[in-house]
Amino acid sequence: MAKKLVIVESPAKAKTISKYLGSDFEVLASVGHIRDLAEPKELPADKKKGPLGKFSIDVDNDFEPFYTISAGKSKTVSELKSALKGAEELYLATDEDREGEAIAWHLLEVLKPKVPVHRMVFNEITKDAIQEAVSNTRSINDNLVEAQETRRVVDRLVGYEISPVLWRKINRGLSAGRVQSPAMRMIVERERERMAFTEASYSSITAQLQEDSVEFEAKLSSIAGEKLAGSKSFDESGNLVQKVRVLAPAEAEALAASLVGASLEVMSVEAKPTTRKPYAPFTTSTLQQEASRKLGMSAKQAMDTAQQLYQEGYITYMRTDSPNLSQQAISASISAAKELFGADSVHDSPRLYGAKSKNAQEAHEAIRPSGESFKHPSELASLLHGRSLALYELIWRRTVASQMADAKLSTTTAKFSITHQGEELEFSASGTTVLFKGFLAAYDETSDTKEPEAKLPKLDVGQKLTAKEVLPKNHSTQPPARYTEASLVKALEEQGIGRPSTYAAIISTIISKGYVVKRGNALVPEWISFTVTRFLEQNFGNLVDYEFTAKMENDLDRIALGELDRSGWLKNFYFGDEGLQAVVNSLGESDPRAINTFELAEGIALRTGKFGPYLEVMENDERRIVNIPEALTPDELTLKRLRS
DNA sequence: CAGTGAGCGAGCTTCCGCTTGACTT
Repeated sequence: MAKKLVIVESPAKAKTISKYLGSDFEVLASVGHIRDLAEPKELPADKKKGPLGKFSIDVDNDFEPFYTISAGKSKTVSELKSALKGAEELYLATDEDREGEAIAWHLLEVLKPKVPVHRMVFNEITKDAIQEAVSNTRSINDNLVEAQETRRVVDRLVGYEISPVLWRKINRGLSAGRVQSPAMRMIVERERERMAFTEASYSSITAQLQEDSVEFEAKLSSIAGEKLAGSKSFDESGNLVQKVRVLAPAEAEALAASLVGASLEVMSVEAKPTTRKPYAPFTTSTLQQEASRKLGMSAKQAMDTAQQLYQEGYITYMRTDSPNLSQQAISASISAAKELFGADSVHDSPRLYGAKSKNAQEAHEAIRPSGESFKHPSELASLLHGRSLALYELIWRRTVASQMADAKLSTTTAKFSITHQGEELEFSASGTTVLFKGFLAAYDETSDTKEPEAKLPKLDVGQKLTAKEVLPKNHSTQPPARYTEASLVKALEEQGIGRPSTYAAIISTIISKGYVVKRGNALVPEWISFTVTRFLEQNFGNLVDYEFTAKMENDLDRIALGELDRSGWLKNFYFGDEGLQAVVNSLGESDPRAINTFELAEGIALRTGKFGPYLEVMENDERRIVNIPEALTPDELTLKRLRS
């Protein structure tokens, strides 16, 4: 009979840990949070009318929260309660981060244990680490719990204070939040840049050369000492930002034609050695990015597939912000690399990686194959298939590569010259060769890009080559690309907005609220998000500021250290002179027409009314209403406008 | 008398982060 009850967050983790602890211990899972702020509409009738009614937080009484057992969690809670009845000790082994500490505290509050309680923490799941953790327990860190509660309260205050403002001023059902609103704003800002972008055109000339049966291309780089324009020569308004020569299409065509059969002399050949380091092992964010780039998976698909691999015991936990590997994982990577790629493929000392995100909490390891020695993907070919196998292999490769040697490359640049029609023309060609593969043997970044890296033949200064073919090409500068799921997750992580468990959910939120649509891989803002973003920028600049979360995190850290007081901080945030409540109260009457109107161009305004978007066009002092299909997106409308 | 309309009150929408498994497509 088990005498000691251990509670962790994840059932899969419970199963593993149970093996390491023996029959004295019963290991159960809380399955995430068990309690949360009540929904105001579900408050008991007497509380609904009182100060709790708006937020389930008593803002006048030190922001005292009103918690309830989360929907669907009463069964888990009663199972935990009955397990506790037979136990002599309780170990709270939730994750060692802010949320985990809070879960432990909520468990205490709900279970009210009468036996000794220990807070047990570990950040890798190995027999040694677990046994060490069970004999080195501490007590709950109340400051850390307060920091979590502050985070939770801020999110409720922001979301439930500002969303109703949007209902009143713009349209029913809209939402705003600390995380979703900056995410939406990023997408809107990118679209604004695209709408304002003016393309510039320029032409280039490429000569096809051959030596030693190696064909390669050389590009015209300058004419009479003047450099030719490239994509970086123009700004977003299409203006030149460098002193360069811009070839017009006709000019390029004539010049190219006259160069066919010309003889180019090699002026210089320079080889530059470069090294490349392997990438850090996967975190949630980088896994989502690479699963998208290499396997074409959405953030949700990547997470669902990883979850399945985790639950079946193939990989470690998939929601993590730490790229750190345990000692055991480092050894496993090194031995896999040595066995498959040779002893010299391994870096001479273990490589350590630190989190790059400023708000990382690092409660878990990096995402890697589980176990003390990694199963090669081919061993799992009969057990896994399709997406699962592909994702496992990606994780396996990334992990093994992270302990391998730098790749050594050499980039050779050759310059050619010719005097043509009285002017000195310079061409240049470059090629890269891999001198030593190193980690590239396991994780080749370039293998999936379409064009293989160009190679150059051996060339000597003074040597002359004949241009067999000379081709002109017209180019135009491109507006900044729209965010994809993967690039948005990357940007959010860089700003410290959102957490590994929510990256995929943030995207679903702004899509399901109708703010953003996915077209192919691109995230495209709907008109309503222009309106909402502009409104938030004007009235709640603080909230949509990308720095907001980072600043909040800073203060939460100080609360966790006991340097700052929870209720004082919240009081200032909500009741301060420039606090949330003051801002909302000072909004006053605003012209709903103005808020809903987005000036597209002189005399053409877009309005996002309750019945969908439409255009108001002023023609000869007459107002004309033009309905537009809701599916239409900003850039399409711009094009359409130009056509009509 | 029947139809209209002003005025009022009630109910609905909403946040982020931690988990999995039960749903539907």
